[in-house]
Amino acid sequence: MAKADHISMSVIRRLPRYYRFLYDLKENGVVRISSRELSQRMGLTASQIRQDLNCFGGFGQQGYGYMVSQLYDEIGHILGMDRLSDTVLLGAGNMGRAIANHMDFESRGIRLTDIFDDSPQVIGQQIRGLTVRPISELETACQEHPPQVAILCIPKEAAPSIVERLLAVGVQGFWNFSHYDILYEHPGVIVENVHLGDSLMTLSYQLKTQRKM
Amino acid sequence: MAKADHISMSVIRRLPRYYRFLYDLKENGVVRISSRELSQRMGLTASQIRQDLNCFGGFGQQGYGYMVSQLYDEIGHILGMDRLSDTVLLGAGNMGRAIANHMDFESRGIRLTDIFDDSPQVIGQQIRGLTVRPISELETACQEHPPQVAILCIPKEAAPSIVERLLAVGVQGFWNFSHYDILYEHPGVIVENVHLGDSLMTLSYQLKTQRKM
DNA sequence: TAGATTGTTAATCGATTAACAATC
DNA sequence: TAGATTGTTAATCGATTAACAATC
Repeated sequence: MAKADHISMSVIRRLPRYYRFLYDLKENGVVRISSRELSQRMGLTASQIRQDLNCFGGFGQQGYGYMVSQLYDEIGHILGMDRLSDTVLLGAGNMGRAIANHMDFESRGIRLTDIFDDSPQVIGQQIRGLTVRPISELETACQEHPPQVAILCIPKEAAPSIVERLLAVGVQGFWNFSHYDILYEHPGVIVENVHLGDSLMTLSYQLKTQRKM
Repeated sequence: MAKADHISMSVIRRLPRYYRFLYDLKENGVVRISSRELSQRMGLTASQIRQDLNCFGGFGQQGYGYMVSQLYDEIGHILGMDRLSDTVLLGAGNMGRAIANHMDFESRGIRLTDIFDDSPQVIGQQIRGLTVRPISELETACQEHPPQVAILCIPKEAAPSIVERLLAVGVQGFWNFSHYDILYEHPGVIVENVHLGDSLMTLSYQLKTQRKM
């Protein structure tokens, strides 16, 4: 029943992974699991799992372990998966289209409501059942249907001004694939910078370093 | 001149971000920068920047700061950007195509040499100047031209067996977009798991938590 | 020289791991 | 009851920040 008032980012970033592993266990008909067995499957320590879960409450049973299905639901609830945030996608180039088509938004708390782009070749196209609209219509569209989240798949140069416009229409969260770092602290605005290029570069670094040993 | 024998992952993950900021400064004609000014632009402490850089060597000059262009080159060298790793892409669906078209591989130490897919509709298509080949040709293709890195944009179910086949042909690094967690420690094999879904879920969590305050 | 800013050591803070009493 | 495993506190480890002497 211990509930920390502030949960560290390290813990939060592990939650979706627990959620995935528990889903698989559930699918495979596993009813109960101990922190020790889960830790072995996930490559963590049992201690860390118990510590993490106890940030939110005592979901286990001493001497027995955790009910897979119940724990799965609890984590889903903690992550807010039982509620959808209306979301607009900015930029329908390669990356924007891939994200729109590839992501399972609804099971991750996101409802995609509109897609915007600048380029005449793309405007009017259908992506995942949505018609791509010109960015000039952003404000009117968002007045009808105010989004909580914006996904940015736009060029770096375009990002600062688009971010301003999105903040003006009340967007509270950004999932940012652009090469522009959103950092200024508009209080209460959440930013998740993805930076795939950075991820690839750390792989290159590790590869290079590995080879020397 | 201090050189740590082992660099922590926290430091490594910050390097590409330094690299990007330094590139921009260089582009804007900034010649010299102090750790203090850079820290303000990046939203870090000056102490952390000096600490990070000194893992690799003393690149600054006391009383003066750092030469932007020189520091940029040094970090590029540390990250191994002056050498390309031959790389194959597995899976040319939405995500695979987007990654292939969108990423600036060469400036991140990667040379894309082959693209493989299973689906007859996709095989034979041209993506970024490469013809998509059937996965059955993986072994023969890799014998001619052994890749160091594999990018996985394939379904979860397909991942385990493909990973085995790639390890067998000598792949040393995986950039993994599949929902399958590669964790087993084949010694010397580097894995960079991306998990975009996890990133989106942490955004949902933070949004939900934010709202309560 | 005086002023500025690094490189580096020391202090603090936070996250992970270990240990164990509580309890199913 | 005895055995197992949690919840939770304490110990350890690592990362960040602060401080300052070295030096350009």
